[in-house]
Parts: sequence; C-alpha cells; structure tokens
Amino acid sequence: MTFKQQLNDQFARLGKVLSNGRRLELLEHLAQGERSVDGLARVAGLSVANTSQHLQRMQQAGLVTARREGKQVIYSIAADDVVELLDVFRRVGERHLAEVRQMVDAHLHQKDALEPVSPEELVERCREGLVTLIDVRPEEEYAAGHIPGAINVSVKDLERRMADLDPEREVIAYCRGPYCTFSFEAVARLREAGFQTRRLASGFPEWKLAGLPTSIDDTETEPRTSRVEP
Amino acid sequence: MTFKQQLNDQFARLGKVLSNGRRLELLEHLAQGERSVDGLARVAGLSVANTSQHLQRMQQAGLVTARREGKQVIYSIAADDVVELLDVFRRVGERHLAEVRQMVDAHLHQKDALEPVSPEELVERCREGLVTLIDVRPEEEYAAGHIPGAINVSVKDLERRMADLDPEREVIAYCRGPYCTFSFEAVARLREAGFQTRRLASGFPEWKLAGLPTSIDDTETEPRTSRVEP
DNA sequence: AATACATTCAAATGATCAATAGAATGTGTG
DNA sequence: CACACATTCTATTGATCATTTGAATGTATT
Repeated sequence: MTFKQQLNDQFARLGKVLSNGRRLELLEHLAQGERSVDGLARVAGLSVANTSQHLQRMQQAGLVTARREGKQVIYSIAADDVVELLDVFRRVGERHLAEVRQMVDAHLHQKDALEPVSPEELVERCREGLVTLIDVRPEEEYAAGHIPGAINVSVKDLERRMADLDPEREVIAYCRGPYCTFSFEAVARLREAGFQTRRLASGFPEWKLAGLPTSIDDTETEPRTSRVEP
Repeated sequence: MTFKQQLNDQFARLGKVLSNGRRLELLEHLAQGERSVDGLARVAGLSVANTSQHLQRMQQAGLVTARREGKQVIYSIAADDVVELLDVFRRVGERHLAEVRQMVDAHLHQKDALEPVSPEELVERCREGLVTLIDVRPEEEYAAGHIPGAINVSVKDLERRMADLDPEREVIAYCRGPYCTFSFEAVARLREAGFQTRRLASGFPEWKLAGLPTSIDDTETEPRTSRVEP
C-alpha cells in the first residue's frame, strides 16, 4: 500500500459518509441551522438511535460539530465549505445522473415554467420594494436564520395566511434549497389562487454561503465583505 | 419512501462512487488527460479487470465517459465540474480529516517550508521571464496537456537533465495536483543540488479548471474568457 | 438522592461492495 | 478465416455498512 493509496483512502472516507441518502438529508437540514438530535430525527423521519449514529459518523469525518446544551446535544454544520461541497455535489449529480433529471422533471413538474429567480435579481427586486418575499420553511428554521425582509409563511399555514398577502405585488418564495419541494408547492398553490409568483432558484443555505445578508429574529447582520478563495 | 428520500438516495450514489480510494486515484489520473483502460491500470497499479469495473461504475454515475479507438477503450473525465468536485472534495477532506493532515504533514515533510507558488504569482513570474517552469509528470501526461512554456522533466529523468537547467534562474515545479508527490520530490532534489526551487500550490488539472491557458504539444490555446459562477 | 429525559452504546441481521480469477466478447491484423 | 489483443462479464469470497432493538450513560429537575 503506497502513500498515495493511503491518502486516497482517507479522502474516500468522505465519500463513504456522503454515500447515504439519509445522511445527505440530515446535512441539508443542518444547513438550515443547528438542531438537536431528536429535532433532526423528527424532521428526517428517522429513529433517534439511527439519527445519532449517522450524526456521529459525520462528526468523525469533520462535516458536523456537536455541543451539549442542557440535556440536549446540538449538532451543526462544521464549516461553510461543507455547504459548498453539498452544493457541488448536487450540481454534478443533477447534471450527470440521468435518474435524478428524470425524477426531478417528473415530480417538480414544469420546473422551467416556474421561472426561478436568481439571487441577484431578488436583491434588485427587493431594493425596488415591489415584491413580497416569503420563507416557506417551518418556523424553527426561519427563526434560525432567514433572508432580510422575508416573512415566514410555512407551507402548512399558506392557505390560512394567503389573505395577508398583497395581490398586487409579485410573491417570491424560497425554502431549503434547489431540491426542497416547499417552494414549488407554495408557488403552485399561490398561482392557483391568482398570485403572480416565482421561486428563488436556490435556498437559504446557498444564499448565506454566497455571503449575502441574513437576519436572525429580525436582527439584521452585515454581509461578509469578501469571499475567501482558498 | 418519500420523494425527498428517493432523490437523496440518487445523490448518495455519487457519494458511493467517490467512496473508494482506487476510484479517486483513477479520477486524479483522468484529470491529467484521457487514457486507455490498461494505461490506467498500469499507472494505478491495479489489475485490468478491476480497473475496468471501477471505470464502469464511474461511467454509470456520469463522472467519466468512454469511447472506442481501435481495439482500445479510451476513458476521460465527463465534464469540468467533476474536476471541481474532486477539488472541493479534497479541500474539505484536508481541512476536516485529522488523519489526512497528519499523513500529509508527516510525508510531505515541511510542506510550508517549500513555500508553494500561487497560480497568480506563477503567471506574473512567467511574464517577467525570470523562472524556469518544469512539468515533472510522466511524458504521456505532459503530452496530453501542460502549462505553456513548461518543459517536461519527469522525476525519473531529473538527475540526468538537471545539467540543462540554468542555475541562475529560479525553478518552479508542478505535477498532478496538491497531493501528488512528484513536485515535492523534485523540489527537494533540486534544492539539494543547489537550485532555488519552489512548487506550484496546485497541479495541472486545477490550472486548467481555472481557465488559464494550456498547451498541447506546443500548440498554445487561448484561455477561457471568463469563469462562470453558478 | 431519585426520577425523567436525551443521547449514546452494543449486538445482531440482512444487504451491498471490493477484489480476484477465469471465461467470454468484440475488434483489428495476418 | 483464424489469431492476438483489449476489454468486459460471471461467479465467488471476505469485508463493511444500515438499521433495529434494548440496555447504558449522562444531565437536569424534583
């Protein structure tokens, strides 16, 4: 076993950790913000023991970190580059895995017809003040961080709170990321109700990764001054 | 099994493909340029049958493509984003896998002492014409593509061809990438021989990915006009 | 100190995968 | 058409992993 082989085996460990759909799902949820073990287990629909084991594997690989808070253990993404990795991963996957394309096209019907909005365009539109920006993730994730100016209308509450939205303004919805179905669903339902609606092409983690400003409980933070290129 | 789970399972297939050290090594070699099955088997030190199977798995995942040429089958990287993926992968791995850090530090002794040169600095130095740039990869890989102005001095031939190098000019060496040991070895040996020498921080695939100019058999190509940020 | 709770550990089962060797396929050459 | 050659296929073995279950650990509360 040469040095080169040993080194590549180490990198392969990272691949092993990313080789399980449940773990990828947990990572996606963690990219929204930190969470406790049973919080994650609930949103991912897994047993607590199973979730714990997956989290430990990811911790060993350095993808997530854990800290104790009272009787709970709170996990979070270890660093920004993990979100970046997740992003490249899905980008390559989408482009190359025929099954993914097919599945995405079939399920997120007329993806192109929904005309996604780019982050740049969203910034522009928000500045103009002509759009209503809604965060359709669950309340907890909104509280852990969201795009400034966005109001939290989770998909569950959408029907109920639709009356609060101004029918004259375009509504832009965003959620967890490009493969989260919340914003697709929200756009579809709002359009049925007669709203002019589009969805943000990416989600909150991508927004944050790009160094754009975020808010936590209405306390706005400054955008990062510059992007570090390693 | 929900739609989200099925989708993540598809992405996990990508992880599975990247979860084997041998495959990562094959990908690294393919990032240098296209190669036949037994060519790859030889450089990676694997059996032909084994190499073939690994390549087929990667092809299924859309990471590499194959074409027939005479009685040989030539494999190559499917798209640039695969090199990018490999890059992020190793970057995250290096930062987070304690074992990797330790292994790299131990083996590539005094990594910092070798003061790697950034691509930007290299471009500048080349323009000034004050350095000798050497490509220390095997001849085949040099032929498949290299940095303009670089001369091919494979590590094997280094001792023999050292006399051809101008002792007054700084020598900068590059190889397959940040974890290829060729350039480390070359720098070490050249320093022993009294040359002022440094290594390029990355390798040829990273150079090409960044859109910097490359040559094939002394036919220089234009650099890409701009980098697309998704 | 005793209890309740969140998380982790340990063991067991079924499934998937890497690697090897030998046979089979398909392609160019004499 | 037969031969040599590169690659792929098939079958097998040993190893690793996901998941479940029940017990054990560690932390706060009463």
